[in-house]
Amino acid sequence: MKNCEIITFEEYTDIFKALSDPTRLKIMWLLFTVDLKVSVSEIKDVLNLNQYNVSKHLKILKQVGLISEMKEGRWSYYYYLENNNKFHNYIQKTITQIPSIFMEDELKRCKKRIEMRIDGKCVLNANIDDKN
Amino acid sequence: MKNCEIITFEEYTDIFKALSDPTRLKIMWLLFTVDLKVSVSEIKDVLNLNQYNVSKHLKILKQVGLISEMKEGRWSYYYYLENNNKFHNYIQKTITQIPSIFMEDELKRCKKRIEMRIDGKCVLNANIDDKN
DNA sequence: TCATTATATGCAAGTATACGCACATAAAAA
DNA sequence: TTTTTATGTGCGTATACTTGCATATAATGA
Repeated sequence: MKNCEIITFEEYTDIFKALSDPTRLKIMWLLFTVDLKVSVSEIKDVLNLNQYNVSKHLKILKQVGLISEMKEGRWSYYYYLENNNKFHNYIQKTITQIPSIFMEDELKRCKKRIEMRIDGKCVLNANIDDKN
Repeated sequence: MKNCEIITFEEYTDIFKALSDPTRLKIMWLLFTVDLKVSVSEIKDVLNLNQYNVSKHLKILKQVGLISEMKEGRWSYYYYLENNNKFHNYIQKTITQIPSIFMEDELKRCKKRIEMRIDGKCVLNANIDDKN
């Protein structure tokens, strides 16, 4: 079980600040919902963003302790790790209250992108929008 | 029961943004904890802030639907109203996870200031720091 | 080795936010 | 009516944030 101790009041506001950006809130919602390790490229494709912005947003989420990172070859997988911090626990419960109707499109694309994986691993240059 | 329907995704990020400022998060924590209608002056005294900044912060919290206002004579009382919005419910649970040790001083001052009320109403020019 | 792919980051520009100040409004008191 | 008190708000400034661009790093493959 991951240990996420918070020792200053500002760490709480930093968590809320991290969630105050639509892109980052969408990322967190998706991570909670699909409950998988997801790569930068996958998030980039799902949300139709630039690679560098996805990297930056993930860095912010990681800095406040909301997500963890696992490197595997060229890929960096980001994920939410269940932990013993009650504040984090309730943040998760709060975000999962956001109805899926607001994320319908993104969730569909995310599932489609993850189905493209081979042996559970991210594939390169996969195009969600290919018609087949 | 107050009805707080959220109809766009940005309203969720706006709520997190409202909570990403230390002053506003402290105000919310105090409102949840003392569970009373509190006036602008009282918050100003408790947190040692300027009146105009307290007004501005309260306006932001009200705009995103986290607090309500009740005018009574010269005074404006702000408070959290239990409502039927699950997201709001979990926001409350999340904020009350912040340990009181981070708010010890503020809570003490808040209780002291509220005890100065006469007939449950805010009194003018009360000084929490008076030594008596 | 050299090219390609996945990810990270420094910098500059535009935008947003918080604060202090001045002032407006409005209720109560003198 | 005039003054005092409580609160709200517009404006300018300093600071922080987001984005795009260029580039760096690092792993894989030819």
